[in-house]
Amino acid sequence: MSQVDDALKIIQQGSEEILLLDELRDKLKQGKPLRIKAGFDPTAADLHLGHAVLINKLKHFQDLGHEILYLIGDFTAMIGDPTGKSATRPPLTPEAIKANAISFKEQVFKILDPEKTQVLFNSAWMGKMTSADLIQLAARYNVARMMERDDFNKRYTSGQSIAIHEFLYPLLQGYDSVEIRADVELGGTDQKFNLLVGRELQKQVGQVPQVIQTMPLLEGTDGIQKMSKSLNNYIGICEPVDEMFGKIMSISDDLMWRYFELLSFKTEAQVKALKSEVRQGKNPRDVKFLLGEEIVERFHSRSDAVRATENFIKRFRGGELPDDMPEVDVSAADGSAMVGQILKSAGLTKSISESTRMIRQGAVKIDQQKIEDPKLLFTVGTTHVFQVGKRKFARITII
RNA sequence: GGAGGGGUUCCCGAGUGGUCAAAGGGAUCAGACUGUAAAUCUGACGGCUUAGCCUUCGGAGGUUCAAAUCCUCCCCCCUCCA
Repeated sequence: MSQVDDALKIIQQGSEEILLLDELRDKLKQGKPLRIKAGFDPTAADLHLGHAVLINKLKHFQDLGHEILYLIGDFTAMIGDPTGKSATRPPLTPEAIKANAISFKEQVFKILDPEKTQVLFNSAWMGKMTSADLIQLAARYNVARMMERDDFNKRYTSGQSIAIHEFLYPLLQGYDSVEIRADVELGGTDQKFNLLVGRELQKQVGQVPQVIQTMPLLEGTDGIQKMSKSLNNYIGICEPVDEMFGKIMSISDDLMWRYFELLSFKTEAQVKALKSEVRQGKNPRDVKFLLGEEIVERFHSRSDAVRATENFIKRFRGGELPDDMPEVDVSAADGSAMVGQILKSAGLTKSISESTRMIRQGAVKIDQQKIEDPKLLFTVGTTHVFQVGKRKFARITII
């Protein structure tokens, strides 16, 4: 009895909503390992900290002895993007999906125990579905129910288009639950509707409906919108050490607490203690160091975390150049090359025009010296450290 | 099938023949200030061999000295009617 309550406590930690809690309690009481489902669409190659929130929760379940069903929506991804607001994305090739799926798998095992995790691909059963099957599935739900979904509703009332296949998405996702007989499905709060469809479909075929658990959405580095690759406000879990640490350091102080809450394995009491230290005058930056170190350690290593902190302090407090910067060769056609071209070729700027702009704005340094002349020439055989803004560096040799 | 509205630079959105590389806002980037934080202020924000030139306003043609703006056809989206 108390064992169940203890488990529930861990499960509820940081979670937004569990429907229905009583059902979950009943399932736990049976003492069998539960089948915990979480799905991910391999539309991008990398997982980020937003995914990590969910995966951390899976980890909790795993540690409690439950069975993790890590579902990769390779079939769904093949159809294309259902959330139609952004321009139609070129449909992913099966090869790209496969590659993404593989890297997902590797990345998720930075948190989960590979021995105890089942990785499933929904193409395994979706691929076999006939059009007749699909129609039958579609017949099990109706438009009015679909329109209850907030984003559909908003789009409809504001006169934006909704493609028919977008209605299919919740159904397919729900059907996954039927197929794998999920006891619990985890998702972000924005997934609530889809998760509920799963319950509905399971009931219709006589399964005990899954409990659904939603996790809060992690805000991206901008502090406002949810972390996502397309908004370019994400911190990837496979990013290089310094990059990852730097991005964490650049989030606002307010957001830092949110990250502690959703990403850190520190206890509530520990976080509370940190908060009160800050209130008493401790520099929030130093607390952010702890956050950065914890996260870098989780996805890289302890020594990387320490090194990242040291680098950071050296570079930004001491104004030193970073230890490891890209070494780039830029070829000059006729014995010498102009700065603008060099910066572009080295990838520090997107175009020569941008180089020129950056120079005019005083953002370009060569060997730590600010330059002002966009026409500065560099001859073949010379090597200098080029810097654009605060973050972009390269040691460039003209060849 | 019919009627009407609409597609503008990353996003939203102004612009109805020249003064438009296109107002304004957002995002982004840079500079100042800092703790490479946030907030704030300033600036930039298509490309280039940069006092100039070239390519952009759903697509293809056309009218004109001159088109994002006018005409024709096509594609796509929305609303109402059937």
